[in-house]
Amino acid sequence: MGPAAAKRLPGRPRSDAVRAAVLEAAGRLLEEAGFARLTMEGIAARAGVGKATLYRWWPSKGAVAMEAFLAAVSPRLAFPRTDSAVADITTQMLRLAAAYRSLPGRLVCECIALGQADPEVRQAFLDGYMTPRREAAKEVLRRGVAAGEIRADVELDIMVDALYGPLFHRMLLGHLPLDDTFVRDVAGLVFAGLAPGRADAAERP
Amino acid sequence: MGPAAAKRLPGRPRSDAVRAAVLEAAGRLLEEAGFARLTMEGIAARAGVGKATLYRWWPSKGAVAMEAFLAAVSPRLAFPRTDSAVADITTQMLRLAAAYRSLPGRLVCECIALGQADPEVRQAFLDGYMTPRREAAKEVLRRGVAAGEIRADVELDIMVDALYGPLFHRMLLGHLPLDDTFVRDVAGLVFAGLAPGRADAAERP
Amino acid sequence: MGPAAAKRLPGRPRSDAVRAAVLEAAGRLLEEAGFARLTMEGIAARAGVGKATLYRWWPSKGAVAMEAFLAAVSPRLAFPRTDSAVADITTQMLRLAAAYRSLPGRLVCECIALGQADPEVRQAFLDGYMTPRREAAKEVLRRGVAAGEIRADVELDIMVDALYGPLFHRMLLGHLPLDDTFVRDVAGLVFAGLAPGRADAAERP
Amino acid sequence: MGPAAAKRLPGRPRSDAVRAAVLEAAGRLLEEAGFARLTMEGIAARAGVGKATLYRWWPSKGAVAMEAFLAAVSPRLAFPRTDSAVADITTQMLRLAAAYRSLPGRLVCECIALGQADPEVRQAFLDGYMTPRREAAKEVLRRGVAAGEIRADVELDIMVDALYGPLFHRMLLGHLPLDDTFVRDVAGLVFAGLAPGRADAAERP
DNA sequence: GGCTAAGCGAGACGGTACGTCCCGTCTTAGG
DNA sequence: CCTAAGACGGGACGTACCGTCTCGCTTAGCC
Repeated sequence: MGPAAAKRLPGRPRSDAVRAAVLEAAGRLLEEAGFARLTMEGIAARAGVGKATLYRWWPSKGAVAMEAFLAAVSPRLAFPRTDSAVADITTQMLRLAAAYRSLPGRLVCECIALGQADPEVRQAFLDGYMTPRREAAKEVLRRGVAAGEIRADVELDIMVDALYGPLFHRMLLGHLPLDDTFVRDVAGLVFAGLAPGRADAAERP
Repeated sequence: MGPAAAKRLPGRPRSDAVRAAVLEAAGRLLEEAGFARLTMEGIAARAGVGKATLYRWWPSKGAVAMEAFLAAVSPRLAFPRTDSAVADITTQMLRLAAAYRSLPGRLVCECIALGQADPEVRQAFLDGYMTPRREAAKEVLRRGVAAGEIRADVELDIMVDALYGPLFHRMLLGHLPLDDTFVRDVAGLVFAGLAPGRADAAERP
Repeated sequence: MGPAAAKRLPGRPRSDAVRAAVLEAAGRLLEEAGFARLTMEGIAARAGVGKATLYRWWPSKGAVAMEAFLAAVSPRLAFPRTDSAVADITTQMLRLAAAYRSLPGRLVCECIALGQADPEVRQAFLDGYMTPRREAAKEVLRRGVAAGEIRADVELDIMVDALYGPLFHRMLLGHLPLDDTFVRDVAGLVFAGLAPGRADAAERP
Repeated sequence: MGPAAAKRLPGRPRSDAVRAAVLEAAGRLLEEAGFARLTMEGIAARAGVGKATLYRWWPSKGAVAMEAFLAAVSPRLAFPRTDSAVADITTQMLRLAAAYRSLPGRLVCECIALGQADPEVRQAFLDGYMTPRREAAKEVLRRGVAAGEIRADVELDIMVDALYGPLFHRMLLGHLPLDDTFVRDVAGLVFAGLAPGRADAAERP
């Protein structure tokens, strides 16, 4: 069997138009009312689709919402690229904070909230949203390490969490504003800790 | 007005037994099934209380859940106190991570998730849980600043977010384990950045 | 304790207005569209009632329909009363046939059809509709027996089935019209068989 | 045009195996669960047939059920034949009652119930089941009339309804048992009314 | 001690959304 | 053109909770 084995199942094939209509409808409703007011019936009605069709392809409204979210946001992944990885990350963090200050931030927050109750939704969010963005950031950081801007003895995942964790924290808790000063201070602080020649202080405080 | 102003309303006074029974019931149900499966009817039934009584004193199930959560966790606020503020914070972060690895962590996550949909719940969580803990941490950090362990030119709130944000991030996303190594590395990294004499590098990377 | 013991159950008492509204709505819908197009949702909507309330008090739409039918038709039970029981029964059979030629007949047919699938509905129809009418007919027949018009050696229930069975048969099957000639012929035939002094011929033909 | 005109339509011819499988499946399901739980999807699945095929050849599930019923019961039409038409009819009524006391009776009842909501089903039942059996009974009664056993001035259809109507009545209503005593009493009663020389009493009671 | 007023349990009520089942139609590929 | 498979829009099902509303009964302070 070649690469096209098991090509055709019997019966009418799944309609892509339906998939698109559902994600489109769910996306709009999510923007309009948030996840709490999202209903499977509402999605079905807006998409002009039977409820059974919804449940045929998505196990829960969380799954629809997550897929709609991912379909809406996936293409954007731009990092700037200058000589300084530190500057590139900082710039991107500022852009991210700017974006998260309005609707996309609310959606990301709701996705994370959603994942607390449903492990599959959480995984889908990680795979479809967080992981690619983390990988992109790690790539930049790797450049910084190679260029000697950043210490080589800290795991990249820890750098990413240290840099971005505080942003998500403020966004999710809302205890203090997610403004540029905050972003710059966090970046400054962490990159100071990541500067080469500080390993002694860093490892055993 | 004296201290006893508006003291006695006519009619039967509110029963504290009811309040206690409700919070107890809600707490247990929260532990057993999580917020998603918590219902007002379930709380009422478990507490042996009329639904109307619930709605008389709490506006929503989020409010009951938050109050039950706060009643269950509030008393614990211990920080160690040694000569080193850096060590004290690090030790407390390790304890926190240990606690958050099981049920309390799940509850905190659900509270944060809950707050995404309901500003009042978010505020109650901040006031009743996060703010006191942040203040305690800031007090320790202030000691460190006074002792010259920690730079004086970074806002305490930013330190707190930089230290604890990554922990919450891992807990909420679950992309990587919240283990002691991670906690130590984050603390080391941030405290390295907070070490005095690095202001130049930190502020403008 | 007197006969009114266990008088008050706790909780809000059942609303009779609801019961009345439901039966009224079900009755109208039954007239308009027949049982096949009757739906619980339709009844609830028309009655301005929640579906849960419907299911709280009636186990199925058959039960609602039957109760609505009985509420609508129950009060009518008139038999004429002359010197001749045979004439009285015949007159009543003619009236019944006349009534059954239009809507009430269709409703009775649907009730009987309904009972084929649901024993409780069948029993409710028997108790609420058929049995009282059969008893009334048997009372008249008893008068006829006492007056010597009718043989005493045949069970009253058999007389009733012999007289009315053919009417229901034509109504349910619709193979031939339920007209006055038919009714008169059946009555004539059966009452001829019921005339005293024919016991020999009747019992062993 | 010869006898083979319009013989071959283009395309694949209708499969008789499909028809048989459908009626077989519908018959079994009808026996197992009754008409109320019969579904087109169930028939299709059990018969290994596409739903579209079902709808191509039968307009409704009532139609399938009726055809399945007729296919299952049609061949039996035996009346005994002795010198006495009255005895023959009575014997056959006893056999019929015996048969109707179990599954065939339930099926006939469901067919009649089914016909209340669907005129085409009713007509199919009359044409395929009732009318042939009535004609057979009328033939026997005609013999009785010719032999002088039975009055000649009563329509045969009325005799049939008077004899069989009460049986169906008891079967459909279930108010009293359909036992041999009942059958014999009804037959005796009606045949007494049908005995020659009683025209006076019968026609004007 | 009786009165007034609220708290309280119970649970009925009008609703909304759930997730399932089946309807009758359609779109595939294959015979 | 028939067929099996099965996706599709639609609609009703029966259930679970929502938040509100009556009930009868406490449980208090005040006259």
